[in-house]
Amino acid sequence: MSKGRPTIADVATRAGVSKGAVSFALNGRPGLAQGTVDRILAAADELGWRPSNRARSLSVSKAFALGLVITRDPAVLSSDPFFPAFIAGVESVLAPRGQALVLQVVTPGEDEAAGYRRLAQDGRVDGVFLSDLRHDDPRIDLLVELGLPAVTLNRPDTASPFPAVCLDDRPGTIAVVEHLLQLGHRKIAHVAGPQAFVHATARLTAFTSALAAAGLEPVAIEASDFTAAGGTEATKRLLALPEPPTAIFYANDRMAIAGIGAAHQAGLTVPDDLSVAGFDDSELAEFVHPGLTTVRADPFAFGATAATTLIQSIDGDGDVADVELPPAQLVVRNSTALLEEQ
Amino acid sequence: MSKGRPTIADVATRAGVSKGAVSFALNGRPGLAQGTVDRILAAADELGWRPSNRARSLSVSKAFALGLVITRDPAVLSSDPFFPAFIAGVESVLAPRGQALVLQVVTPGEDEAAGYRRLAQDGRVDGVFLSDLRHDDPRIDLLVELGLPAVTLNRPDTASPFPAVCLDDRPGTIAVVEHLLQLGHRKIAHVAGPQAFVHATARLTAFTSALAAAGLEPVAIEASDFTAAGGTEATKRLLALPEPPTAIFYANDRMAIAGIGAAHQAGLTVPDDLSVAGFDDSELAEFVHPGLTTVRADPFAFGATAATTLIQSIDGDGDVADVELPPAQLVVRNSTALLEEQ
DNA sequence: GTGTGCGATTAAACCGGTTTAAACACTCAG
DNA sequence: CTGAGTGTTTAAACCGGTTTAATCGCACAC
Repeated sequence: MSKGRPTIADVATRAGVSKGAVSFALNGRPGLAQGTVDRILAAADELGWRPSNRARSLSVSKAFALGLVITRDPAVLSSDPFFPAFIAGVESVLAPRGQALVLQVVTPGEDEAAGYRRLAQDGRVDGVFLSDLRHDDPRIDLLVELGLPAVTLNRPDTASPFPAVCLDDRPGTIAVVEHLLQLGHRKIAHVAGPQAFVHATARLTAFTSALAAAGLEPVAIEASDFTAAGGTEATKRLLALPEPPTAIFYANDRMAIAGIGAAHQAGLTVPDDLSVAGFDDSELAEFVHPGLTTVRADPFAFGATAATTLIQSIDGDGDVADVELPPAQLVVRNSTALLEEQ
Repeated sequence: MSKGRPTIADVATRAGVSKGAVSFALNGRPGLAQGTVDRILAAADELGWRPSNRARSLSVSKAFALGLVITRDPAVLSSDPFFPAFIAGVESVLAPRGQALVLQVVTPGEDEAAGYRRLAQDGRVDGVFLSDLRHDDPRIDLLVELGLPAVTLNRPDTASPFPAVCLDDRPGTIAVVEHLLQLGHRKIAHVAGPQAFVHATARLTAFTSALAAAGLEPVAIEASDFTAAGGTEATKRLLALPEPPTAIFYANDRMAIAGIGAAHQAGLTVPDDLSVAGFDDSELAEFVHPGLTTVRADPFAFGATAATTLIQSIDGDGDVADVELPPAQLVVRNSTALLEEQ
């Protein structure tokens, strides 16, 4: 009778061999006669047997799963274009390998370390993605202490035992600045993300150095937080300046789109009175009015690459090399225009 | 010496009892003397012992995890405001209970059923969330066949063995229509989502019946796909109509925001020439220009409720009752205005 | 004819918990 | 003094795989 799922023992009796032989055949271990292997595989097939992940997990001490801890306010997370695509990219690598992705969302106020601790102590995952990397990120030491393999998204500033998968934000940022300069803008401001994040500072420093290369200084730098509300506030402050910018480069699209709204609210027209550029090329960038000039990264590829790198670093013995992804590309739309002489 | 993590055997020898006793003490089983329980718990504490999830999973045949399969194109998923907040809500329930969330992203073209099959056959999860519920959703039969508990997000039209957690879209939709009517609009169109989804048809039918209650008919219904690109296209078609609408209700914010862009592109001003309303109250809705009138749901609460319901249905013996969430609320902003007489 | 070597196979231990049935200690009634 | 009854505790089986050490069969050399 069908007494639940078939086990390895069922396959063994059916094929007339021992449990161990079935295990060998399944895992392609040498030492079995080809005929026996075929017979076992056939028996397994007929029974529709698939090895139990739980049993395998216990005996080989692996979870066959990777973990992602997202430290983000739910409301803010909702409109983050990065993670969903990143996760899809991770999945594209994990699914064919029979691995799973375990997610953990932590609200910024809570104990972020607890998230990683739980993942590690429960043995839920074999490794984790370290996203939203910060300067002197305390999570690196934490993971070392927990003995949990990891891959960092972007390169930490201190030496790290983990491989890094990097997407250089500088070329895209520089392209934006050069684009604005070509349009005649000289008074350019930047609305930055929280400087604790390495990608936020990367964009900021690339911005200032690109301006410096043209012998210019930023008219203003507004510290913000990557949210639409933050973008609105920062924009208001910039427009209230005695000498307001003629162009603003935002560290992400959300702030940029909110910035366009704030500019309109202030009676300005984009791009006639103010040029605006963002970063991410999120879905809406193309469809808002005016179409947003921005920088297109590839979070899907980011996720896929990070997953393969992490798996290598878990399975492989030797050290895994860092990976550099192709840089993000400038996408010019209608939110940036020639500076009109006044 | 520290030979890896302590096991239940270590705790047992330390407390001077058997493995079984430790297990009893941990799980609060009756039959142990109080003193013994205290001694065991103390020993466990000193050793910093936490029971291995893997071992527990194997012996009790539970995964202590729930699954979510998202069938969505990565590019589209990126700007979906629902899932991130929903997931955060799920986590808020799972984390304190020591449960985990296993995610699976399936590209629409791929075999969606395979996603659920893998989750079930690998024994990764104890139950799944059935999101983006469709009419005559084939996944219900699939899950029955797989013997995997589930909770449906929204109520299926055919009888289902699974509890449903529902968020009624009709009150919010009706509120939008009444709001537009009060503003004097009579020529109102709807840009709908794919009618395979129950929430898409719910919004559409509520829209038409609310109009019918006022003795009106929709000036047009445009079938679309919840994407910004789709919203743009639908809007263009509506504005090209011989008798174009004076107000458009979109089935989600993304299409609405794209619709505002398309209207501007066509030389119209929102809300002067065209009123626009969306659905979701995504983060950007408040900050685009003009601020988007929309309907605010609470995906975080949705996730939290769905998780508790699913856990109940897994643990509990009896049937679990369906849950009805408080309906979404109309949020009036500046994208809707009094119809100007021409 | 015996020993050696090798490929194929298996029995049994192991991973770290849970659970069942049996054993144990102790009290109290007959 | 015996036996039943009660409250504690434990030994051992079990979950379903992997892995190691031992065994088996057989050809071959000496």
